[in-house]
Amino acid sequence: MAAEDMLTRGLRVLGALADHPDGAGVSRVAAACGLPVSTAHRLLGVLAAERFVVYDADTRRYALGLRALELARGFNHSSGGYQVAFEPMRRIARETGLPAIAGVLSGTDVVLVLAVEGRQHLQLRSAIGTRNPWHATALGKAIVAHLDAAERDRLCAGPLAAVTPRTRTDPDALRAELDEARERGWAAVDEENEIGVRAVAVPVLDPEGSPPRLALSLGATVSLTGRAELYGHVPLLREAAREIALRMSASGTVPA
Amino acid sequence: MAAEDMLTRGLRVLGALADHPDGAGVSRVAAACGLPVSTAHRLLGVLAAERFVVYDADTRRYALGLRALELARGFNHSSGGYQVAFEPMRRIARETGLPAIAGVLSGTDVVLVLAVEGRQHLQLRSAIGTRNPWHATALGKAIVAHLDAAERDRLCAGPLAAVTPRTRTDPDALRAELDEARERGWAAVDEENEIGVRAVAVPVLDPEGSPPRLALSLGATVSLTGRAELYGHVPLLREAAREIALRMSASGTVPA
DNA sequence: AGAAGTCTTTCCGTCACACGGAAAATCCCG
DNA sequence: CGGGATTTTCCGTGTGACGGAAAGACTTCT
Repeated sequence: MAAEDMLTRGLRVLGALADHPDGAGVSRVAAACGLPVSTAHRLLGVLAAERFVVYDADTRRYALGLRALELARGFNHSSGGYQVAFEPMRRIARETGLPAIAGVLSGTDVVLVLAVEGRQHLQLRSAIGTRNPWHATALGKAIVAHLDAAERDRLCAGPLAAVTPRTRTDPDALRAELDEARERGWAAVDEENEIGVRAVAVPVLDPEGSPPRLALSLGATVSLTGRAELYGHVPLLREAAREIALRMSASGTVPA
Repeated sequence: MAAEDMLTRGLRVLGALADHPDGAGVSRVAAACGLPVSTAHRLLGVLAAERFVVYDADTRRYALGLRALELARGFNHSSGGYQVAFEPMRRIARETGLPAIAGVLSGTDVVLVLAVEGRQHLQLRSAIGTRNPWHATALGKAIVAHLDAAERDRLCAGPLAAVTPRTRTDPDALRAELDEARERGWAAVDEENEIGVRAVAVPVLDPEGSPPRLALSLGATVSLTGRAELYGHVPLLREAAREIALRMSASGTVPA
């Protein structure tokens, strides 16, 4: 039970603040991280000195600071940041008029690494860095469908929370859906992550056949875009995915 | 000379990695941070365990990981993240067809906190989180022009590096330009940060008259957009700035 | 107003843990 | 295969992190 080191705890504090977008006081942070308040206080002090968090003396609350943003810049510029995916994604967003997003699997969640808006007034709710359970997203299904069987089973077995009433929570049904997705090369969701929104996604598979990390997705409101129309864009997504895979393997991408 | 604590150093390592987008080995990181290699190695190990950095076993290099991105999400959702600025900025980008960016002053640099693309094929080179010297950007000048005299003088006196041949590096000339900018309420740059690019910017001034933190800017290529045309968009920027100021003071923004 | 409760901040004695030099292991060239 | 650079492991030392407790600040209730 010997507590973790200072750095680990400090990072955990940053994570906690990321989940409290409007800031939090010392005790809330301490509670969220399972730390004694005095320790949390000291850690926050250090983080503030480094400008990773800002301290509002009036409300006595802490929030993420600018340096946190600067890290994102570094990530986006890296090859691991999938900046190479930007151009192809922008192209499909332009051609379809729909918002396009790219995400990677991290644990049991999908993390958004890139997003470009469509022409329609459908606003992207989810911003870069957002996490969503893999089984509620097209991106997640597209990636998991192409993992090896062991990994896939582990993820299907794991707890599957219902994000909306339409989220698939039955392991067997999910497994069947993944098999189908792998077969045809794309996955979809229908209001399983957010009511009123459907999406398709294709994995970015590198030539060597290693498991996919990244997937691309197009989203649409159910009222404006029918299933058939949306699924009709799959060839475009596929082409973009192939192009991205090519560019990535060309520049020795660092895995996430 | 008593070294800083573990957390401070770990954060510094993250910062160093942000500057090495394609990853770096232990010794490079150590050099960049002025740390013994063994220490850097240990810190990187901890950061990797927390997934703030990823380790590529093949190349033996470290790069920023997904958790770094998640911090950015937290920042963007926060009121300090200036998410309230998003809508008005998108509107002006649509109306003018030009890319719009928002930035804050951090030390002597301007950090980009928000960017929305224009219609033209002028691509935004600079991504969220990027730093630029204040005196080479319209955003920086717009903010600094409205700081109190002491602060302003301090910044004008400080070292003023030439980013391009056209960057103003003379304190007196700069001071004069700032006075003019404050007078008319907007600032501009002409290829002072990047050859071929000009921009205008207005500060976001809150009603209580406290110094501005945020500014909005429109950018354009010199070949496609003349000075007069660009400056003609100032009223739009002003209106957006007023709207943002209103929304911010309404929701008790945490200062950066 | 006063008192009770909650939250933040400071203090300090103890001891676990970070430190970093140096050695060992590994990689990378020619 | 050998020499140089880089990564990784090891370990004895001592420093600075730890967290309980008390003091201080702010809010709330009657």
